[in-house]
Order: sequence, then structure tokens, then C-alpha cells
Amino acid sequence: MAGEKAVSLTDGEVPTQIKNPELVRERRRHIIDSTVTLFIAHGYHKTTTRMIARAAGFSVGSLYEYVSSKEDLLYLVCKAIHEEVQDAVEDALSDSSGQKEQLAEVIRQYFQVCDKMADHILLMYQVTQFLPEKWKERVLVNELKITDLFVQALAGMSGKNNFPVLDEKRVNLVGHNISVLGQMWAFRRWHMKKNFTLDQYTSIQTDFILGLLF
Amino acid sequence: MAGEKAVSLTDGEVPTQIKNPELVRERRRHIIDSTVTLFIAHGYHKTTTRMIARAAGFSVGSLYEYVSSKEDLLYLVCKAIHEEVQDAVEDALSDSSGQKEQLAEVIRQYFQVCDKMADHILLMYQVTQFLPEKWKERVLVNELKITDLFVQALAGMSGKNNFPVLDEKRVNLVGHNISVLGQMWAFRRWHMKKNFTLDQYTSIQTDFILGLLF
DNA sequence: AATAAAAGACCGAGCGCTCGTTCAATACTG
DNA sequence: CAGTATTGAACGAGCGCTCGGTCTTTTATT
Repeated sequence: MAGEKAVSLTDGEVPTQIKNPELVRERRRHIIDSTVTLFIAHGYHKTTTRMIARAAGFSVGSLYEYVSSKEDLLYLVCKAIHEEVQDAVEDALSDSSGQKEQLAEVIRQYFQVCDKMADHILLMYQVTQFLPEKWKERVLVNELKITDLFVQALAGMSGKNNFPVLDEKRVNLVGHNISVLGQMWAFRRWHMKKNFTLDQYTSIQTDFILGLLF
Repeated sequence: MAGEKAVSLTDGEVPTQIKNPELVRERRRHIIDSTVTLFIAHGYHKTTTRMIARAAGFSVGSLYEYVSSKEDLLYLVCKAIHEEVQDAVEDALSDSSGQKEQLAEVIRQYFQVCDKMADHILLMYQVTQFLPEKWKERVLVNELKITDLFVQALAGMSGKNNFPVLDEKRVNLVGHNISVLGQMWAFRRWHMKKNFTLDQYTSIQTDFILGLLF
């Protein structure tokens, strides 16, 4: 179930003119990579399909053989980012055995991911709004999946190893808080980077989350 | 100092062709109101200057007498939203006397503001990216001002009334956390509204912030 | 008070341009 | 040669913004 590193870029989800599915997977990977860089640098609207084509080493025409619209490409980008974050979080969780110290470690690794992928996280925040409704829903579901990893982990700890028992709603919300406080390092970095190192940030937020502050 | 409900819409900041400053203030107020509604409904890019003019009851030409570009108008919108939030938070803080229970009350009122202004908060997240660098900085400063209200309040409580002493960095970060956890009710409402009432959310998050969970 | 003149506010057709997308022509490959 | 992949010029809808002009209000003049 976990650990597939799903590279489902061929999905009928997003249509293509090209017959050879392997070619599609390979080229799309390439297109997505180029596009992410451009989107981060210039934003969605100021990145033109021509720029994307050029950066990926294609003509506009070819680009449109592999991707049916700019919006669809945007969806592929969002999906790829989510997959990357999700994989990283799953890795972090895989060697966590449910102690309070382990939770701290998971948070530490997650925040590390948020730091490394700060640009991508910011991009997701900026760009989800431009997805067609159909894709937008999917993206939110993916976002929820990541948060749920924390929720599940917390639920697993609840009541064990001097961990307090938390009802479902509380667990759920704490999961979201962890998720968002990680992202905050990305979307408020204009302030954070000026005032904290990542380690400082992690340390204080961990205390905060574990309720050691007050 | 506080309580001016500053309506500084005449500021030389954003240029205009119209001579009568009172007229400018009045009309801009009106234009901004119409624009906010449109931006919330359709986003920045899909809202055309024609739509804005029509909604405000002007011709495009007149619109451009009061506002020198769509980007400047966007800045005015952001500023107006921040002013509204800031005023509301200041009100909430004005009758807080520095007890733990009072902090809870401030949080409650702030979250209420976030709920009422959820659309606006979301809009700010979506739209800041389109501001010219010059305005973007200002907007971030305004955002910081609001967070600082919490930081100041916390700093004032630190050490008094069975409140723990917190160093500057911790106080600063907790202020940001309060600010962001309020906004989270807005930008994750697709999940939150499905699973919590505002009261539930407030109650759990207050516990979380005050560290009563673990 | 009547009239002229100047200023200020308002108008909207249209300019110049960008951008996503298409498609007829061309090249490649087995 | 058939099937597939690639190309990039051309398209046309849509956009922000301008500008020559009109309408309204205020001021000046007789």
C-alpha cells in the first residue's frame, strides 16, 4: 500500500495524443520538471506555454501532444508535488515507533521537508485556485491525505506511552496543525528566515505542539 | 493612536487624476467594495477592468481617473482588508486585561473575525503574489502588524498571572501561530466546516495554543 | 441676473498586444 | 508507405489602458 512511489503520469486522467505510453510518462516527467521551475520563478499566468515548450526542449505543438491544456499541466504539477511531499512524510513516519520523542522526530523530518520544498509549497498555495473545479477537488483530497498521515500517526499513539487519550476531533485538528505549521515555515518565510533558523523554528514549534510551552 | 479607523484612501501613495480629494475618498471606497466582491467571486485575473467599472457604476475611463492601474487597485483592496482585520483585532484586544482567560477570549474574538472575513483572508492569500514588489512589501508589513498585536499582547502577559515567562523568540512564534491558526479556519474551510463548528474549532485550538492538550 | 468661459468629471470605442490553442505541412521510423 | 511524432506560423478571443471628446459644475465678467 505504501511505498509504491506511484508515478501514475500515464493516467487516462489527463489525455494525450501520443500512443506510446512509455514515451508519455518519460516526456511528461520532463515537462513537469521544467514547468515547476518556471511556475516557481514567474507564477502560473506569466509563464507562457511557449516558455514551457522552450524550457522542455519542445515546440508548442509537441507540448500539446503530451498535455491537453495548460490547466491540465497545472494539475500534473500539483500532483507531482503532492506525491513528493507524501513520499517524504511516509518515509519520516516509517521509522517512528510511537513515542513522544518519535513524534518530535517526525515533526523534525517533516519540517525539513517543508524547508527543502518551500518553493513548491508556496506554489501550491498560489496556484490551486486556477485549477478547474474537477482537478481542484482532487488536489484538496491529496492535501488531506498528507495531513491524514499525521492524524493516523497521532491516533496510533493516543493513550499509549504516557500519551494522553485524544478524541477523534482533537487528533484530527492537531494533525492539521502540524501540517500547517510546517507549511507556515514556507509561506511566511519572509519573516521566519529573518528571525529563526530552521532548527530554532523546529524546536520551538515542537514544544508548542507538544504543549510544553505553558 | 488606536481607534482612528484610518481611511487613508487619499494617500498620494496611489495616484489619481481627480482633483477633489473628498470625491476620491468616497468613490474609491465604493470602487474597492465592488472590486472585493468581484475578486472573491472570480479571482483577480478573471475579473476584468470592464467588470469592475460596470459593478461600480462607472465607465472604464472614469475608473482609470480614480485608479492608475489594476495592480494599484489590487493594492488598495489588500490594504482595505488589512485595515478591517486590524481594527477588529484591536477592538478584541482593547478589553483584554492580561489573564489566561482573557487570552482565550481574544483568540475567540479573533477566530470570529477570521470566520466572518474568511473570503477576504483567502483572497489575500491568493492575490498577494500579483502585487508589484513595491506594494507587496507593504502588504507583508501590514500582515506583520496584525501578528504583532498578538505578540505584544503575549509579551505583556509574560510572567504575570501564573503565565510562564517566555523569551522573545517564543513569544514571537506563538503570536504567528495564533494568527495562522485563525487563518487556517479560512483557507482550510473546505475541510474544517465539514468537521467542526466554529465553536468547536475555537475551543480545541484554544486548548492547543494554551498547551492543555498533552 | 445673464452670459461666457474655464475647469473638472465622465465616457466608451478602439488600440496594441499577449496568449492559449490549432492544424496543415514535414520528418521520422519500422 | 503507413503510421506516428514533430513543427511553428497563424488564429482570434480577450485583455489593460488611452484619449478625444461630451456633459456638468463652478467661476468670472458685464
